[in-house]
Amino acid sequence: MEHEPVGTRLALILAGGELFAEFGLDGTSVRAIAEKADANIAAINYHFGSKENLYTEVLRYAVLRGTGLRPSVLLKDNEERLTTPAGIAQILRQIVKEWFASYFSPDQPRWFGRVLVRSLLDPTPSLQEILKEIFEPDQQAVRAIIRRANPAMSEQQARLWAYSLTGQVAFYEFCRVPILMTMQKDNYDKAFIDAAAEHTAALTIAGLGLPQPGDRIDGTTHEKPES
Amino acid sequence: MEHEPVGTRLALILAGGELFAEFGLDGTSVRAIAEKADANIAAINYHFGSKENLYTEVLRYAVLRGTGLRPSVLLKDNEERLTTPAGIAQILRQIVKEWFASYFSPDQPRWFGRVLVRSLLDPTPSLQEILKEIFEPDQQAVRAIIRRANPAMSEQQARLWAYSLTGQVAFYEFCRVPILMTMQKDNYDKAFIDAAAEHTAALTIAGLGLPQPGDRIDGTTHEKPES
DNA sequence: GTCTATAGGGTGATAGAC
DNA sequence: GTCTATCACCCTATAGAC
Repeated sequence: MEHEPVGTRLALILAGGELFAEFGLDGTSVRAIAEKADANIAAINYHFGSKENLYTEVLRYAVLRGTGLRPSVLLKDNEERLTTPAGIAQILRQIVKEWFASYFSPDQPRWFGRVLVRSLLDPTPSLQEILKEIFEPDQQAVRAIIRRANPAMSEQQARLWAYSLTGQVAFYEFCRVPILMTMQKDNYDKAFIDAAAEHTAALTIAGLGLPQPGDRIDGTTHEKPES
Repeated sequence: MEHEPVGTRLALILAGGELFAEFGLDGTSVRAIAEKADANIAAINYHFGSKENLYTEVLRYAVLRGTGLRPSVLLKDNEERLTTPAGIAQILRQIVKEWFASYFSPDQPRWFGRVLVRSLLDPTPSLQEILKEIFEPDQQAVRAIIRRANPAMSEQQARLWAYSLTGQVAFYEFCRVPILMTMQKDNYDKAFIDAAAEHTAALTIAGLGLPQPGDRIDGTTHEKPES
């Protein structure tokens, strides 16, 4: 992020992040990482002890830097706004916008989300930590917010709502290649991500019976509402 | 293909499928595949020429066996039902149910969906084939069906609707580990998958303004509608 | 902290006997 | 078609000089 003379340790994390994201843990060699980081092969073992440990550090870095305002934070900081349907809708919209912005903005490193998605598929020991640190807290927060909109909803139903929301967002990460291929681009542009975020937010808000800030979600028009 | 005493070739595909699904292409050795298939190491090269070729065959097998009634088929076979809102809703619900049933039913091999999801992340040459053979045709069919519900909708908007739908379904595959971990189970049970399918279908159908067959999608009740 | 050299092992592929 | 033996390569990790 900064423009200092990036120490070897950080350079290894950044290089490892990009390579792990693209080729996975097994598909990336320590030689490739060292070369990309302009470091010596032995540096990985010196700084991290092993390739696996570097991988864990990469995941931790992606978690800490990759997300903006997380649902769990938004829940805690907006207790008062969550008392009205309009307020709940606002927070939900903000959650979705933050997710899309932090993982898909052209100015964000592309590997944050990808390496996290990959970690969900490979049951490495680091996965447990990721799940505890971000997945479960954020899911719980989303469920809590959704249940403010409908207190009679069961926890099980709220879980399905949270999965629906998360799934729509995550889809743009793990289907990045197919989506970009059909669009014949090599990266998401801002307009597309904004449209996807707006659509996702609007669908969830409408489904929950909450008030939309702008026009209805029927696909015929598309206005950017204030949030 | 038939139910012979499973030839070596098929045994290798099945063993490779399970291992590729769990550990990925790079994380699986030909020795492990041969051992699991009770075959000789050289058999892989004899039957497929290379590990990569076996991987391609595994993907092809998963594509052909893994999905039930695909959207592209449902679109072609139900032109007349797609003329009414209720008919469109029926078809959409059936698409979702088929997706969930073919990938998450306890009686279906677990590796079909997983190996396909993995292939979306690893840009192997086989990916192009998968995208052309299933991803794009099915996405196009879903878009076409959605636009029957709202002919004024732009192709771009229909794309977002299709992504929302697909993302919700796919989430249960690539987040299988986290989801099962929070549920403290080691496989999806039928009731959960049915509930997830119903929720996903109902949300999309409600969002499109189509008639629900049963009660409203507000999470307070949950009835299984006829479809 | 950085480097070279190398150990020790796993990898995919194949030659050639049966 | 199946098997054994083996090749040539790449891997991670580390010892030891600087």
